[in-house]
Amino acid sequence: MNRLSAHDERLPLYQRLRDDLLQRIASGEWAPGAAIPTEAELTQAYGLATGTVRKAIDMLVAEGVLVRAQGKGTFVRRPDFGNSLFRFFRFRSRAGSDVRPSARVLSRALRVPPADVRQALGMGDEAMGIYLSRLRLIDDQPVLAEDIWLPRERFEPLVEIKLKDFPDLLYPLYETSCRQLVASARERLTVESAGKAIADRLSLAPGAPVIAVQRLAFDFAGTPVEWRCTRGAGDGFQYEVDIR
Amino acid sequence: MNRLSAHDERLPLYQRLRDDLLQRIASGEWAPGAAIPTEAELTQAYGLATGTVRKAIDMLVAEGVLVRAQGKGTFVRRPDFGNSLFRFFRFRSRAGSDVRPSARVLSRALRVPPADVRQALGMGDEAMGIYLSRLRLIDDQPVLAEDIWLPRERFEPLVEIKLKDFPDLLYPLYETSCRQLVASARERLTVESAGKAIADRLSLAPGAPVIAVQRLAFDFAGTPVEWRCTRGAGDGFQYEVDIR
DNA sequence: CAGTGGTCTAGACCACATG
DNA sequence: ATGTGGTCTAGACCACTGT
Repeated sequence: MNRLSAHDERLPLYQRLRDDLLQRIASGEWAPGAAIPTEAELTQAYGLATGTVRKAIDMLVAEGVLVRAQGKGTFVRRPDFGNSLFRFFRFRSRAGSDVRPSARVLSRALRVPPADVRQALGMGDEAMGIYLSRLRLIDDQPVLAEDIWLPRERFEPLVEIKLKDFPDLLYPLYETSCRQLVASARERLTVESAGKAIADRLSLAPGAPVIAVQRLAFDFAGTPVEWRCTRGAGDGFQYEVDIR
Repeated sequence: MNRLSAHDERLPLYQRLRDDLLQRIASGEWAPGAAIPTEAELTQAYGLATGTVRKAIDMLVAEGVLVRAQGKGTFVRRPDFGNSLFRFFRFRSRAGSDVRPSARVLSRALRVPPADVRQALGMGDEAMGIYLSRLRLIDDQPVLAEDIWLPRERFEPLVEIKLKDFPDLLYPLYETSCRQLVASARERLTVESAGKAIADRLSLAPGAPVIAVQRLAFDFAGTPVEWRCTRGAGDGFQYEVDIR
């Protein structure tokens, strides 16, 4: 006898357990960084064999939702925004180590987003969005220009924050102020020639190669929560992938 | 009692079995597309439990080395060079479907490769390489320029082939002529402005944005076998990734 | 039908982390 | 010493494929 919701009897038990655990994580029952019940407790609670429970957890580990720690437990993964969601642009200090640029919010607006953004975020035709224009700098030199759209409904608290009080990293702010967790993202990379507006913002020669990274960020449930487009000089840009 | 080579007693059995299977695949005992022994046969031959054998196979499936087919067997994966190793540049015909450009080998040379290529390929300071300069075209318009380096030792048969007889896809040729299998690759992407040489080869304006993809291809054993740099117009270039 | 991989069980024992 | 995840066993039964 098990206690899995019967949302689809045909699915394997480990699959249904995985879905159930993911739903409980998405619902906030276990916060990022917190431990989920032990394998023994889960086998008890759901009335399954250890191998089945392990397989469900294996899947969530492979998906990057959970992390195991031998002898300690299994934990909801806290995405590290320092690197994993910041892959495309890398900057190095003069010393050679990686550097994270600081950020400055230039402006904020409340508007209905353009059609492509509304569609990407699954927003209705008249739903309000929050727009942020941001600059990222190293040693006070602008290196990246960002356009960000958020659905107002989920991010209302951001309307009140003073522009100068926005931190360098937005995702932790989303988490603490709006209880919105970014769990994954999809990025699309293209090359442009700098138009006048971008050339001005990034102190580039007009026509210089520019990399544009368009990112759609999702929560644990797979709902898109943020649309973002980041532009930077193509110069010095580098990206690496492994293919199998 | 099992029959695993004792190359490291401390490793888990499934790990050692995985290594052993991979070694047998790399040695050519089972060609790409061929079936490996059934799970039952492997449990017998190695004297292991089914779960342990399954875990070893699971790993190789996750690594893209094997594919399972329920009711049929488990097979050595034949990489499809049509898409998986050809991710960065996408071209669309006027009709809208994806198009694979044709290829023309412009020149071939036998030389000691530059130091960075030698190092990437793990070649000695005086080891000979085969250099190929290739152009890829759509409707007879050049769209990509490729520089390719191969260790001569492994690819001797290519020295004899007439330039006009090189096929569009090199990896199947490597497999049939030189028995060199490409199993995975690492690509590094950067942006350049077109210099005169590249601008000429690709019919671009000098200074136009160019994407350079530097690829290092590996066989099943993880040995680098090919170094390649592909350049194309930044215009219309697009790349998409999912991040977790 | 026989043979394959896919799912699942009910444990035992080991390695690691912590008090 | 206790509790955690990690490894491994020796099966049973199911679902799919091809004869």
